[in-house]
Amino acid sequence: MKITTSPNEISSAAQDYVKAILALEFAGEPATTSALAKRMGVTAPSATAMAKRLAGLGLVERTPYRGVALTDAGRCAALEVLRHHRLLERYLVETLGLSLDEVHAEAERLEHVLSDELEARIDEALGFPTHDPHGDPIPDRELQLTTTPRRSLIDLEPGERGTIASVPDGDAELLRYLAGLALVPGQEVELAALEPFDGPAMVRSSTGDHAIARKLAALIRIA
Amino acid sequence: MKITTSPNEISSAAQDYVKAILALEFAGEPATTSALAKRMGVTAPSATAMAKRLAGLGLVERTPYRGVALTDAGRCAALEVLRHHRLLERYLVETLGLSLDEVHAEAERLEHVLSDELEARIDEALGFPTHDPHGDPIPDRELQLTTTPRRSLIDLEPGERGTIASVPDGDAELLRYLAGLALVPGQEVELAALEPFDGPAMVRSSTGDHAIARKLAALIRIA
DNA sequence: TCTTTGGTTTAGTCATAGCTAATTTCTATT
DNA sequence: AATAGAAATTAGCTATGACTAAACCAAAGA
Repeated sequence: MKITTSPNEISSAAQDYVKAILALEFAGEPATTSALAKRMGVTAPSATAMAKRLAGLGLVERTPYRGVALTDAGRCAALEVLRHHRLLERYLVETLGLSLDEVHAEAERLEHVLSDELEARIDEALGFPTHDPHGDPIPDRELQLTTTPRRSLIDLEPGERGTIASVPDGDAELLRYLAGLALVPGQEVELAALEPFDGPAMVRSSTGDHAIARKLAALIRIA
Repeated sequence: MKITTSPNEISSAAQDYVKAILALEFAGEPATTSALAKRMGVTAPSATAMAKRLAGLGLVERTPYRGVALTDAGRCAALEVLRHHRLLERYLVETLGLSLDEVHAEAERLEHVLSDELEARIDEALGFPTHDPHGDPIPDRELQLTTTPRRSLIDLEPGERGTIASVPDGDAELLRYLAGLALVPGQEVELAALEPFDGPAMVRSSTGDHAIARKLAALIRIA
């Protein structure tokens, strides 16, 4: 049975793994077996086995006991999946009005069965969008990913204002919480204060003042 | 790895099989091993194996050497897939302007990863459509399928006019041919004549007169 | 009734992708 | 330098779903 979709003929599972490896690279963490296993919700031996398969496909460079690194082909495959994911998120939000916390899970399943043709049609219909609804950049047709270096909300000077550029993707609970505080891309915010003794960040949004964890504030990017 | 999507937890492959069995039932053909194998593009032993699996899942009643028949559960599963397929076709045509010949293949892949939630959202966004772009009925939320008995184009009296209700789904080449003759759902047509000696059907559409095979005319339904 | 033949099923493989249990390797600490 | 503990790997199993080759039924014709 074929589950694959891209011309490259790489399985859904393999796509998910390269995506996870890319995410680890973005996070600056080494793509070790255990890190991969954790991200994929799989046991270590399963991750080892897949790492070997990916190496066999030429998608990663594998050093036993050392982890894996994406090859150019692997990075392309991962960026392709990322492009699918983010385009789909945008598409679902625009055409169905899905909320920020719902889109991720849907796109997660659709991303593997999106043909190049349909990808292009969606891209066009949306006017070649550059960012997904969470504010993350969408790789372009050439898989070029433009990552604008941005400050976190936590890096604002107390009293400084800014516009939210992005919020973290993937955690629906968290996104519902943030939406409840009007902390979503496009919204104006002010870092009112950083409470002392490692206290929370006081954030002023259109709905008032809110105390949120510093760690969370660090995940919110400012334009 | 999970490929399944519905709460029932039935695999993409199983979904495709029950869909094929339903199609055979609609066509009035018995769902024998070879018929199934042919429709699925698979060898007979593969079809036998899947028939057993489906029986194990309670989706079909299997009589060895006799073929299979859908149980109520199996029919529901199949109708659910059909609903996904036809809703998606409608969705893609409305939001992206895909053409009749393109949608089928896309929906074919997407139908297996559509969540109930997303299905409901699409249904709502489209205004609870009753028919897909080819004119085939979409099972409703209760999986009720309203099949209006319709005459074929071939059954019109020579000189009689009518509006095309549906054209066959699935064959992209054919659909491009029909679209080129303006023989698509909603279009007015007249059966100008049936050429003698088993000759073609002369069909008058908005683009003029066209000679098409009788077999093909029999597949075009009139409202 | 017997036999032929086509359709069906069994038997045995393969690939993917997951698992547990056992083993091996690396690393950090004594 | 030796060794304990964490991380990684191997070994061996499971399930799905496809395949070929071989065996087996069943409906029809002699």
